[in-house]
Amino acid sequence: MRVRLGYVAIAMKLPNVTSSSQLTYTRYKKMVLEEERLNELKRVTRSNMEDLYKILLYNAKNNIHFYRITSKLVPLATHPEVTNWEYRTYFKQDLKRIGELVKKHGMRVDTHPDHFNVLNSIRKDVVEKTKKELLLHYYLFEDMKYPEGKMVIHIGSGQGGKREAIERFIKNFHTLHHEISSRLIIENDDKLFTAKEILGVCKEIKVPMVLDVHHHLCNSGDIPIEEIIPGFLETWNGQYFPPKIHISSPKEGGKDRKHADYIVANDFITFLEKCKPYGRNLDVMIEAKQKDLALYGLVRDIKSLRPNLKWIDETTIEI
DNA sequence: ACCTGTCAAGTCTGG
DNA sequence: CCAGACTTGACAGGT
Repeated sequence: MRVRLGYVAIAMKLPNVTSSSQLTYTRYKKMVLEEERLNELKRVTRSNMEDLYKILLYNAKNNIHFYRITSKLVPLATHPEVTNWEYRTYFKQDLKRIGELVKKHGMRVDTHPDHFNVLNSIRKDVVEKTKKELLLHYYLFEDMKYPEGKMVIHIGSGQGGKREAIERFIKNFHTLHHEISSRLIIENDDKLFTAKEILGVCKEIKVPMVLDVHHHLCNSGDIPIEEIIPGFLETWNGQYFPPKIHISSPKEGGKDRKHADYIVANDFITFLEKCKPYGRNLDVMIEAKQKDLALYGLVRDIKSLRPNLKWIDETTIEI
């Protein structure tokens, strides 16, 4: 069983490099000239594209094979009042180059549309906005020429009770174009929808599940994780990439939903031992405040706790 | 150089 | 029914 480690969006080791630079609508509105607005949009986006490339190069150099691209790559891309922002026409080449780098190094990259994307909202305008945002993520992968790209979402709202909320989710899921729905993967959350509930939905609509171990700790519905693991793994049958896990450690211990700076290695090893009998490869996304530094810290701590474990490279465990 | 407030979004809770 | 909490990194403005 091969386990690859990844991290989210920011490379702490690269100072002054960020692919999430912003142009807020407030600042955009303050600019009077149309030309000035467009120039600023292009300047910020270009900077994000260049820095994303730097981050991916850095990942390749450090044998990091798994990475989440920021959802803030293109500022105001789906803003309802910014209708003439044809970002795709300006940045096709940049994204193609990014995609080529990803493929050259056999990396896996994902996205995670922000939490205000609620596919099952009771508000029609929210559902429409969400669809627009999912379309943006689909375009990113398209322009990268990266058909394997997936985007992680949650079920979303619990309005009307969980059953109704799940029904709304499934109904709206089926209104999506196949190009988009086939790229979605669904994650259990830390307050509302448990891993077992997500597994039920994923089985029903035949979508891979993302198992967030920390969320399960906070919101397990009294189901032991051992009962989730086999079903979760099965949702990835026939997929190009291995099953995907999210890990983080509670900041103040216990069931604290806040993410700590680093990962408690022992808890992670315990989890891996539970997966081991199934012999499936795994890709593990580290969601810690210290990002790539937390990844290096986890590698160091695993090596110290389990000195006999085999490593395929700096970030890939053979267990 | 550092600290604080603002921005942006949708949901949910408390009053 | 409405205000505030929640979340998160970037950025602006003040000291």
